[in-house]
Amino acid sequence: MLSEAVQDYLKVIYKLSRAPEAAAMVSTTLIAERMEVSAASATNMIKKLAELRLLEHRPYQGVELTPSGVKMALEIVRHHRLLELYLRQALGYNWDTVDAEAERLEHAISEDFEDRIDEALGFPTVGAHGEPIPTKDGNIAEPEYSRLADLRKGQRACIRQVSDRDPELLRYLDRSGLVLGTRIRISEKAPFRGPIRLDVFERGEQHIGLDVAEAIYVDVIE
Amino acid sequence: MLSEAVQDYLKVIYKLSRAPEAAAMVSTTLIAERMEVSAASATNMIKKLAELRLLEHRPYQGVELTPSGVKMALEIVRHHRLLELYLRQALGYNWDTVDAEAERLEHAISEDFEDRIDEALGFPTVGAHGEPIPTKDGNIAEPEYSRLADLRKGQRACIRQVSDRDPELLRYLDRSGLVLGTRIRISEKAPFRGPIRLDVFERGEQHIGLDVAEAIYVDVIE
DNA sequence: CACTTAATTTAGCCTAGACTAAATTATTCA
DNA sequence: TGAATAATTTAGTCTAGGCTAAATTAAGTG
Repeated sequence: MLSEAVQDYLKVIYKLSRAPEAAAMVSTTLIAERMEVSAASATNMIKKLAELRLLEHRPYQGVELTPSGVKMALEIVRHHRLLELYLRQALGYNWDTVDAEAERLEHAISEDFEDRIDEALGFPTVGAHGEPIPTKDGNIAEPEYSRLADLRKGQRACIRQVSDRDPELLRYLDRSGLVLGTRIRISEKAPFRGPIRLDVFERGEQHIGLDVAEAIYVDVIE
Repeated sequence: MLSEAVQDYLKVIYKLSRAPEAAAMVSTTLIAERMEVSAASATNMIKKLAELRLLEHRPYQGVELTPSGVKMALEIVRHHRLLELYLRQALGYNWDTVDAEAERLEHAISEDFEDRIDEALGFPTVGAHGEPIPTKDGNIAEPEYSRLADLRKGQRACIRQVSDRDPELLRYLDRSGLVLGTRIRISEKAPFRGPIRLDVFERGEQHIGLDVAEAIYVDVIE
């Protein structure tokens, strides 16, 4: 059984390697930042993970998960996303609070527990923020959403996923009606990274900043 | 926040001090046994807990929780018992498996989580094996049940609590219909710690050994 | 190309909580 | 009372995973 620390590093490295703007290898500094530890501590753990053949370490260059590292990471991500969704659906959590709670629970649950909440949720394929949930055998869908920020004036779209990085942002989206499944239309887009005006289906008009729009992923409606 | 290890020790010490045959002080060896660590490790932790004023340590004599130690222990016990019940009621666990799962989860849940499952369960007062659940402010009912083993021939009783120490025993009780709320009558009691014959309400007759009868607590029906 | 700076690694240290072996204390029994 | 035994504590190690300070490497600039 992998330690909690090892699991946390794997998850963080996996997410960093899959981020939209990610480079080929993930840097020590990035990992250290996300884990909120010193760079030296990150280096130590990287060496350990390399020993365990969970990643390849090119010194001074960065790190890349091996297939078995990816598999482990996906198991952890699966736990996390199922938990988040369960907290939301079964216990009434809001989507800005599920991450922190799932973060701690994910290390404590058994396979049996995972199976039971999976079933209780009806074998869901996406999580509380629209992220795909890896399957038990280590597959994960790679949806091709557009960033709301990249749409042009007049385009219509349906919100499919939001970044879960900032709980404050999630609360803001919730208040603004920008939740999963919401239909919107770009009614105005200011130049120079200016704000975007949206028609929110059945809710009227919203002005959002580009940072917000970059955290929202949508399906464009033709 | 107390570490997991500290929490586990507190819980074990609390339970040992409340056990039916418990002495005034709890011995190092007993603690070490229950924690499945060496006696030396237990001594170390005892010194730490004494530093923290969670217990009094009389060297070579034993250990007794202070009021604040008891309070902490009760919080942990509350978490544990609410979790066990939730696993049973909401996720369909059997009573022989809830302990192990709750054991790991109890360190991971927040106060918020506790409140939510408490509410989802309808603010229960007894756990999955009939144990009283401590209240949030640190009170615990001390029910006065009789041991089934102590009843005399002809007495009727209702099963109120069972020992959760041995999952195997719990499975046996389940198969035998000896669950919480079951009505029974002692139809025969063999001498010299011999077996007991029971009329189990709506289930016919059972013969159980005295060890089993000692793990079952009942309300006598006049 | 040499120099500066930023990123990374190394070296050495710390803490929690385990362990074993040895020393100490308590208890029991002749 | 004294010896044997059982329980407990002390002393000294170990491991995981943090940390800081110092050394090294890579990258960019005049």
